[in-house]
Amino acid sequence: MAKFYVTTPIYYVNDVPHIGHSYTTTTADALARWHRLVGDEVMFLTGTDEHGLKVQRSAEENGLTPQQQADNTSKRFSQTWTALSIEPDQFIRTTEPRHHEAVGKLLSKIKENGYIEKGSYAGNYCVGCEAYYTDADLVEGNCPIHERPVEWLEEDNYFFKLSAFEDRLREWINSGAIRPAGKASEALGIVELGLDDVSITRTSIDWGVQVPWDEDHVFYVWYDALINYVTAIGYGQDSPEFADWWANSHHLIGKDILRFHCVYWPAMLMAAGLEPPKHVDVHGFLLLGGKKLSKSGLTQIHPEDLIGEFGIDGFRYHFLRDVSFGPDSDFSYEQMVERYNTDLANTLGNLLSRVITVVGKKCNGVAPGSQADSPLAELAEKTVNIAAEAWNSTAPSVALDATWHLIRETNAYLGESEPWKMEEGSAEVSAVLGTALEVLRLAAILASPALVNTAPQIWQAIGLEGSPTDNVLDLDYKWGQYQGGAQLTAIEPLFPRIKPQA
RNA sequence: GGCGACGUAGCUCAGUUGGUAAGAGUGCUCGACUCAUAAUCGAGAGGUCGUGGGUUCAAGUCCCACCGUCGCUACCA
Repeated sequence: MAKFYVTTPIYYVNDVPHIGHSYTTTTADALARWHRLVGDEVMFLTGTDEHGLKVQRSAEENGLTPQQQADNTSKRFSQTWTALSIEPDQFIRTTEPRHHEAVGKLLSKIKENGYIEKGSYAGNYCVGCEAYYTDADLVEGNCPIHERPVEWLEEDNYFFKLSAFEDRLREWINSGAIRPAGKASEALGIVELGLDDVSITRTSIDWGVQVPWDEDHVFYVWYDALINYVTAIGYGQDSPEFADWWANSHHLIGKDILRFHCVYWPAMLMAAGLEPPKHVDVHGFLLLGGKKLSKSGLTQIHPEDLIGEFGIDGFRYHFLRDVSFGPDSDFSYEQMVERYNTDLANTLGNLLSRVITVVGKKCNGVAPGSQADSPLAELAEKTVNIAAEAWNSTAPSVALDATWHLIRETNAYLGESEPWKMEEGSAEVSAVLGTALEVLRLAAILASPALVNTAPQIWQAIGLEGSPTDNVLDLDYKWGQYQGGAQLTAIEPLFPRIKPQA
């Protein structure tokens, strides 16, 4: 049994969940479900990033402690994931004691290995960004992001010797760990420009993980946050499973944090004597009318607003099917409606309805089993192969597209065969309907990572026990496993068509 | 300025290492059907593959230039 460890970024608790977070997390959840479906042992991790000056300050503004501030927002994330049927195996919080312990151990290890040294840093500091800026970065003396004045800060810092890892990073990047390839070349570009050592601690704040060898310092929030990925699987706890999970690690990230995940993080791991991640899968931004959805932007769309209209599965299906993993993608309400009506209502939902009705009229309601020979057998077997390959390369849209191609072909097959015109109880009518039912059975399985709630409903509507995920999917799928014999009864439309709001 | 990405039917996008007469879905037009969620099926219209050069027997697919959009440019979640 193979292991599969998939992570999302941990989300900063100053930000409430929006569809950008949901996209990444839904994709990770679907990947986790696919791997479970094919029999892998899966660990799916998400969580929240809770340290840093911004949390400290907004807590003060709200009259809360930083921990209370973090608790409140962290809860909103976990509630949102529950609302979307996202089921992580772990929800990690960087304020957990086990994380502080892991951070201390990993960075101490790096220090022992000679890659952390003391230095000092002074510069223009923007509180909003929690970052230093050079004079050239400033716009009229203000932070270029927040357009507010910066503060001059000078502090003793510990520095990570990032510069020592240029060659090894180049080698790792060239090994194909970063996908898609275009993002790997972006990471390579960063390395090729030359890497300076980076400051990884702060003395100016105390809301963070304390540096074990110098209690005046806390780690800069990024260097604490990244370590969550190894905390969760037992780094520093002598966990016998740590090495196995880590050897199969897959980070899903947005392109905005590529530098940290594709350069700094692997270098930190190397410095600590660990392997870099097996894969980093980088996706683009969701755009709204061609503009970037940013947390400081006004265009915040919350998942809760959409699931009321599209349902959990409608929401998940849209993001998994319509967004090609990698490039930027335009989000629009109209497209979401169109996708829902076309694929879910017209193609899949309607196929289920018409098949059940014809079984009722021509087979006395008793479902015929699928037969060995069917014009759709070859396509169905090919579809499983395409889907498997697509999920393996983190391309949910390709997997679902292939699955829906099969469903569309089944609608066309019914149109040609016209079973409703055939003689009741005849061999022909059984053959045609048996084919359609086998496709529905298979489609329920293949769509289950996206349609987590409706796939089991399809399964039961065609008279099967349990749910499509009860058994491991054999990737060497052979046509003709639908048994038949069940009494089918009409159901309410699975995906009622949506009339777009004006 | 430097580096990089992208620009394929109205829309959203596929197009492996260059090679059968450019694809899919959707939308549109026409027709069919009426088992079905005003659904379904068929046919059709629709593209100088950003522009201009070049390499090649052959380029959407490689090279150069240009135009347009966007990202990164050293600690920007």
